[in-house]
Amino acid sequence: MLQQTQVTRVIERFEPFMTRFPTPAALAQAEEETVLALWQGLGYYRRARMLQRAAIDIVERFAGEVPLEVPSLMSLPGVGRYTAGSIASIVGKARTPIVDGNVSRVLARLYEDDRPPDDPEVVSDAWARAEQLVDACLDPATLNEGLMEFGALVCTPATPQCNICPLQDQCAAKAAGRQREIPVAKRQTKKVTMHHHAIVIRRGGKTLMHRRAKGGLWAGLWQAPAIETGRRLTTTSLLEASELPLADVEYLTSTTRLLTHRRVHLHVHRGVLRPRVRCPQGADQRWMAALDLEAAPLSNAAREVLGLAAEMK
DNA sequence: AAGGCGTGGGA
DNA sequence: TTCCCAAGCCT
Repeated sequence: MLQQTQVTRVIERFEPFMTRFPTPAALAQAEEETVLALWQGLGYYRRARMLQRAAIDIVERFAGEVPLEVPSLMSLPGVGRYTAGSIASIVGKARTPIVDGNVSRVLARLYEDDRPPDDPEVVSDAWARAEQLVDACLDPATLNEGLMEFGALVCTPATPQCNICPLQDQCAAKAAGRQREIPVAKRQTKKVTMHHHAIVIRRGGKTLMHRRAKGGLWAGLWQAPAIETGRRLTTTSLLEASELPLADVEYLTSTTRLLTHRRVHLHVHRGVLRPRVRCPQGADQRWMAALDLEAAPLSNAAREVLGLAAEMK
């Protein structure tokens, strides 16, 4: 959960998830939809699927016990060098380094490393420096947690608290007065603009919902049926493009979501089915009552769309 | 190896 | 408003 996600955001999700899935075996046996439901709103939903696959692996290959060695951990889906190092050092007490976003920043400043932090050679150097520290330290678990916490609370990205920093006399960036400009900003991926034309259809207190494809954005999550294009559609062309048996669509409102790599304009419509037609239900299309919607895995974007449609009623 | 993959808080 | 960035990983 903590991969690319702030601690404060994870805290509220951790207990419910662990209560529902207290062991790898419990997670391994669950329906994917149940796992996604407890993950909804957290983002990066692939993590949830990979975590469940890791649980299955742990049951099958490690007798249900989470391995505590870096190579075994890294053989699990979704577990990279950082996650493996964290578990091995903090849980397994192994003398192994970790480099996350925080540690990377702390080290860059400490050594006045002004190279682009995502460059493979710079990453490799950061791991080597972290390894030096963990080899020299008293307690690897405390060092690793401490480095991350230090980065999150003191050696922060925009305005580091150098005045209270215990390393201010040893920091090369501070000595050069460059702590604000190191590390250099990562190159941002350009946001591609997308238009999602959502059609909210209600009948008898239920809402027609559609499950997104297994790959790509919001994979496997539910949403109001939508047409996704690079350019905005008129209601007329939307009506033509939709495969639903619609009598009419009415435009309600729009909103925008900014993702890491995408700017998604969500255009909310109300759809009216042709009278007396049946909407085919299947694995990927269902009528959902309010209670179903609560329990189903929806992205926050999909929930916003439903909320906006309800407001405009 | 560069880009896909969410969401929200803070500057 | 807009941009940056989070306890990264996979392809």
